[in-house]
Amino acid sequence: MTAEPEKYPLSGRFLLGRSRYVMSDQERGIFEDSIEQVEEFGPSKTLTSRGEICDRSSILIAGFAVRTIIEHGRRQIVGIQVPGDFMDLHGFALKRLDHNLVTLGPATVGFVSHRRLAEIMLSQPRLTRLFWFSTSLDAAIQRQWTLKLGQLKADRRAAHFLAEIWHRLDLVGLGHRNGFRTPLTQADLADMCGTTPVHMNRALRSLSKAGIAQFRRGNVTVWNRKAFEQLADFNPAYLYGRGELYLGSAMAGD
Amino acid sequence: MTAEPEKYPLSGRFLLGRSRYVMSDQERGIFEDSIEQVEEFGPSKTLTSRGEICDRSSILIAGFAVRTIIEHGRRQIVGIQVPGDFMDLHGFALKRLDHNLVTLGPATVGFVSHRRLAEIMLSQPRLTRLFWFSTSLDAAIQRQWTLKLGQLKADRRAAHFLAEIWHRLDLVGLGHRNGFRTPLTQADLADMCGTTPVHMNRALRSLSKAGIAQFRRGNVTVWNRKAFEQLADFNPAYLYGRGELYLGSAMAGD
DNA sequence: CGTTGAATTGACACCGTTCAACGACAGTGG
DNA sequence: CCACTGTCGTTGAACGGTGTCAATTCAACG
Repeated sequence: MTAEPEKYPLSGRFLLGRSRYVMSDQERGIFEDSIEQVEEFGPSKTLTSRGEICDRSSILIAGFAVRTIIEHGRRQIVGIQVPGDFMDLHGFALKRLDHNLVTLGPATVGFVSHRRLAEIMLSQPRLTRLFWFSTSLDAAIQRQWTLKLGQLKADRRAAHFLAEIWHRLDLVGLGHRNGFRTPLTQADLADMCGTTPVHMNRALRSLSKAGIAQFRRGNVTVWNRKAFEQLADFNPAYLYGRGELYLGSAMAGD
Repeated sequence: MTAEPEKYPLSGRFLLGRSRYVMSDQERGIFEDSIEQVEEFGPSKTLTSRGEICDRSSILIAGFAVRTIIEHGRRQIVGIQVPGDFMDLHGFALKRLDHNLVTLGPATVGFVSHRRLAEIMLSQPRLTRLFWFSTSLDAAIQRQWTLKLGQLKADRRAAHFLAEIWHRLDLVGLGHRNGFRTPLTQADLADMCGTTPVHMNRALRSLSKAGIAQFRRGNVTVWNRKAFEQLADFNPAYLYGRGELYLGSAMAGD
């Protein structure tokens, strides 16, 4: 395991495991220094609200957060963030976000002002490109969510989202062998999968009855990872770690 | 209507209607000159395949294209492109795409090499930011697809996607009063909505029986736009034209 | 006028929603 | 230590949305 998180406690997990774009020490140093403020939040703290003007972006240092959109009283989770995610970097370009950003459990968050990002854009083209890559990666994940919501039934959707979270934790050095722990509830999972808590409960039950995985108050235990990922139709390529879409560690300049 | 498309026949519709970032004449000129090659394609021409290394990005000048992902023989349409869309700009960062890019009907496409884009990144920070905005906008659209797939039933999903396409055509100056024309089939719509052609047929039938809109071989006629967009749960804010999320035409620098 | 792809229809099984109620568990304060 | 409390999870039954298979009609075009 790489030592980035120890050397750079705030930014060390950013793009970790995404070998496409390895960050130089100098770049990590610049990024680390750009994090002007760090705060700890409790559960369900809204970091950014839909429509609010934002003049800084936030990186998740520890914990989990979700992107939510609420319409007609119904909440949809359109994204989940794990440590190392530069969560609302796209706010730098969009200025107002179309969704909310909410902590799930307790979370530590670092902030970078858009003024600072604008400076980086002028002086650090390679770092800029890394940032751009990061938002493109988020978009690739979003496409995958679209795909899975379109194609899978509720039980396999749930398996997919859980498999993704697990893999993303792996990438940033936070994975465990037999599963992982999140502050997710079954109701949260339902809001990710676009189904109801009742049905999500039955879906999870079918996973455990099949001897594949168990979900208990946020504790995910996977008994058979292969069967689990197969059922989930999970292929990690879209996360752009090492794999099919991997290209090598050089900056593929052109 | 703005005259951009006449002055800049290749790039003139790029970000048109997105007043957040108005492009200067100089910037449009640079972009227009960067389009080194223009080609016309017939229907169902694959422009880029999943996993293929790409060293150029393509802008849609005329016609329609879709992003597709095929898994286990089933096709999901994860995005649709209208004229003016810089379709695989994210390929500049990702280098290999996780999806295919396919023309729908006949289409005219312009190509910009990644070498050229890398030069622009070094010399044109503002234009770079416009490009970044463009990919962030794609991501916002993708989030909306996630949302609607999660929350709506098939008939309303279809209405939403059609409402979106109509509005995007409006933004780039290609809208009509009572509807629009696309090369979409009911089967394509089904692949967007994550349902079957049979069910999509019934969903569209229910729209026309309700006196709201009609879909006939790609010809969309909307009898009651207000009822249509209400049924679709369509709020164009996420397209970042003028509206709730709009901020003004100045480059919000920081 | 026959061919082809697209759209349409019916019957039936299954997935998912809804409503309503109950059970399990962790944290709190007496 | 126990009772209380609220959140989370679990269950059943009725109903409506969606998938599937198979057959048919329709529109466009050479």
